[in-house]
Amino acid sequence: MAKVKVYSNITAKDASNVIMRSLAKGDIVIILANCVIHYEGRALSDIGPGDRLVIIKPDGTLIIHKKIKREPVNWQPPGSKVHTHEKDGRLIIRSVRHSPYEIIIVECLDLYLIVTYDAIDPYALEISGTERDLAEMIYRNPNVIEDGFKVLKLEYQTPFGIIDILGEDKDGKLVVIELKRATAGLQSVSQLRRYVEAMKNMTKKDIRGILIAPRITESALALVRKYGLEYKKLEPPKIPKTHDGLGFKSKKLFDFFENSRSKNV
Amino acid sequence: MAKVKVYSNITAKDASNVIMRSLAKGDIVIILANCVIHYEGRALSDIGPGDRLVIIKPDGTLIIHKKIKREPVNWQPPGSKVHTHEKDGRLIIRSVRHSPYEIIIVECLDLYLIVTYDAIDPYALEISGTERDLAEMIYRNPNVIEDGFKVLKLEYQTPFGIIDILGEDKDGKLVVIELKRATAGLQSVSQLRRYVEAMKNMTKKDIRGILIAPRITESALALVRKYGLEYKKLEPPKIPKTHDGLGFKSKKLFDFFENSRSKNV
DNA sequence: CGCTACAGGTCGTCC
DNA sequence: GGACGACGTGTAGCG
Repeated sequence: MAKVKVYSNITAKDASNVIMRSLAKGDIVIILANCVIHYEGRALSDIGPGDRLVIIKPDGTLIIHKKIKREPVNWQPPGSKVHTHEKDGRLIIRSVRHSPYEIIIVECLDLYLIVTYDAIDPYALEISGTERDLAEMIYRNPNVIEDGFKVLKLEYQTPFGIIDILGEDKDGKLVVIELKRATAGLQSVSQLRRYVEAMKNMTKKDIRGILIAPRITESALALVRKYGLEYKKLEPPKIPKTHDGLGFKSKKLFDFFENSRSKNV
Repeated sequence: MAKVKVYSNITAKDASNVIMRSLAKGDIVIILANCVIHYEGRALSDIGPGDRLVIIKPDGTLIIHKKIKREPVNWQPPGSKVHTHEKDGRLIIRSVRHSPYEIIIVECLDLYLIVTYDAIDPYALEISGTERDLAEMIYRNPNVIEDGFKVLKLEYQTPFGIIDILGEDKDGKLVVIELKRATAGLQSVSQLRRYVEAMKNMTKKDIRGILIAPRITESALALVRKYGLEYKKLEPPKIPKTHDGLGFKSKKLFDFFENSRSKNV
């Protein structure tokens, strides 16, 4: 079987058959067509006729692109059920999602091309420079926060949110740390404040809160000071991961934390 | 000129020429290939060989899809500069973004198909059920908030963020309203609190804060009460917009507000 | 399945 | 260009 098949000058009826069969086989289906699109679900949208690129993945994903922008004009997430049929000589693509109920109806006024693609893609993306990488760096060397800092718990759950790092300073005072991989804004400060308040409520002690980020906006820094919090500049490390066969990220460090889980602080 | 052209069994050299020429013409280019991808910029990523779908749009957008998921495995936003070339008989796609500097290098180990697409797509998406629709509904009928409620200002800027709706209740007390089109969570409450505190600071008066959303999580509601805020259940309306020629959303109502702008409350 | 927070988020808007 | 917040955000992780 060929990896790629191309169908041009195809009837709506044949197109429908090709699409349903290819998806059942596990192919990606690519459709170039002039179409109108109706969407109804969390919101409601319509768009008039235009030439668009329709992608249907074997996991149920539906993506419809205009000729500009990174974001699709309409879509359906993985797990959606797609069905095609012919109506008045036109190809209709219908995709339904449950929970929440959402439906897309694509009516193809002009069908330019259909391509089916038997893609094999075993590797996973290896990415570095995330918030997790920043957390791992701090775990390995807590001194990057400040001299004598100790990590007590990663992802500590409070009634009002999850603290990135709960630790204590050299004087044994509790420290709540909020990490940002990029610029920290007002929202990051509000988040940290919420956790600090939660911990104060629970422990009835004074708590330090430190916002860690490579940059912070002016007003966010002003708010940090207003709330009596602290800011420390720190960059997430970008280190190429070693490919371990199929590219699954090592979770050894965090697995260790999973096994030593404790709510006691 | 045909709207769609398909190239199979093409050399890397020819592929490179076709791609560059088609993009210059304003076409969308679709590439089916086995490739490895390197990305470096805000983060850093690599992925080993696999069959992927590469889309290059004439606005500079680059999108690379695996066979599952709605999100691309790698991408470059509009405005990026793409360049292709042949190296050791392989097609190399290189896309560079400035500010922030980011680069993607796609090395095609096996080139299955190239499609160029001269798409014409004049219509814009008409969408309803957004937060703005909720705001418009409240502006038209402030009583949906509560009896005697008056809107003073939409998008009121404080030093620590932008209030969705600033209004006053029947007793003339200032009311800060935060809108959510879907479920309100802890973050929404923190946001509202931040605005209320900002207004208290500025006016030295007591201020009411109301979170408006169709639903709220349990802990968010608990936090609303802890902070002395209020929650009111309200759904954003979903009304099909009338197509006004090219589908641009009417901004009449908000334009009115633009012209009556004032910082005085 | 609900809740929480991250994301190379992207995108629009205002300053 | 930076800051701010919405988004049909999507996605992962955890209870």
